[in-house]
Amino acid sequence: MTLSEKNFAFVMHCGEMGSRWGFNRTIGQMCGLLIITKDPMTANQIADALSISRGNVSMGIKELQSWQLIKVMHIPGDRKEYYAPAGDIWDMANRVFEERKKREVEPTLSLLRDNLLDEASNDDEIYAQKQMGEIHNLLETVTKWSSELQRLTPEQLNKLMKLGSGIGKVIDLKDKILKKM
Amino acid sequence: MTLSEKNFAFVMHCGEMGSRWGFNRTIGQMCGLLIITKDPMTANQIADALSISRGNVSMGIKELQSWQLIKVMHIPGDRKEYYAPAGDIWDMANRVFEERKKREVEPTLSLLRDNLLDEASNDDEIYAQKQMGEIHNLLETVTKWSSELQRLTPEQLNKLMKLGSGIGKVIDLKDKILKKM
DNA sequence: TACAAGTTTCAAAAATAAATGAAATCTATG
DNA sequence: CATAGATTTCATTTATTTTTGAAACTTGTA
Repeated sequence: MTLSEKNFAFVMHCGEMGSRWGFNRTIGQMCGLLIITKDPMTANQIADALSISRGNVSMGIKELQSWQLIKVMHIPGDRKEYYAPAGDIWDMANRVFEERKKREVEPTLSLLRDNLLDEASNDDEIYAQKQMGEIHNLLETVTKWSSELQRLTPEQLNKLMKLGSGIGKVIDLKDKILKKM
Repeated sequence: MTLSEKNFAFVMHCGEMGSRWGFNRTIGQMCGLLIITKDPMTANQIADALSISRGNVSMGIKELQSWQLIKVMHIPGDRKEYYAPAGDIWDMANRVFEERKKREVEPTLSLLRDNLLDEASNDDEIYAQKQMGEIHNLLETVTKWSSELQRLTPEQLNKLMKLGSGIGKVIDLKDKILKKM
């Protein structure tokens, strides 16, 4: 079972992008491969398709499971484990988003909070705290908004988009309405 | 000029997070250091503060400039170059966001577009194209929304947030209004 | 234009991350 | 409960990324 040229190109691209999205090349490839492959695949099929070792696939699977991006499936009478994406593209994107927030925003927020609780003891610390406060605000804002957006379905988002109206306009509209109340 | 313990911890943390944000440890540290330091710094001051080589600083500066995150300043009668953040926290975050979009979303979109233009030549390709189409839609949606959000000032965002209203509510509101029109 | 202060470059070294594959472990079934 | 098929682990190897530092380069000044 060999990948077509186009499909192979896509899988390799997922590899390149993999590290950007928080995992390594191989894991990116595995993820891409499972997404474009209709039927669930065994670990050996994955290893063959990507020309990587069986052990590497095993580690990749563990990692993808920790991101909740893939699920295990079984075929009656077959002892092998089959893997498939856990949900549709939208679900997967949400998981990646959520997980990254947990890994890269939350630790920073907690460090900043700690830092901001302490009394600054000199000019350098006063300035630094001011800046850290700004970062803290930014991250809180981004976090809150992203969870609001994640709550919406792709349909809701697309619907809005197709109305040809930017969020800026929506907000203006809301402002006007609130003033009237 | 030594960093206080708190400030040092922050700078090191920026290093850890650096790679997540698209650059390496040292560059993350440099960025953090310049952000919490009131006065512009010379390359040598940066090298000393972080205990890294002068050459490394030079490369880091180049990279941070390519992200438009720092600017060069001069002090009359002093031949050295001084570096400072190019803008406030919000500006910098926007730049990073923008740059990452360029580096990690746009190449993918263009690959997907190419792939989707071709006629699928068998079942595997048909399914793969369906999935790629989904990813394409998702990325387009995310891209559009993020540029809408970036257009807003932090004040606008905060104001809205403080009204205690989620974007979901805003959208509902908009829907109702549109129906009346 | 020669010099010195400052900056950049880049080949080589060091550090880090990822992949391999053989051995250990797990597990369904006769 | 022994075994064969399957999966996981992890020490070692391999590949990649980052850092160093000496040499080359740039530039303002005497």
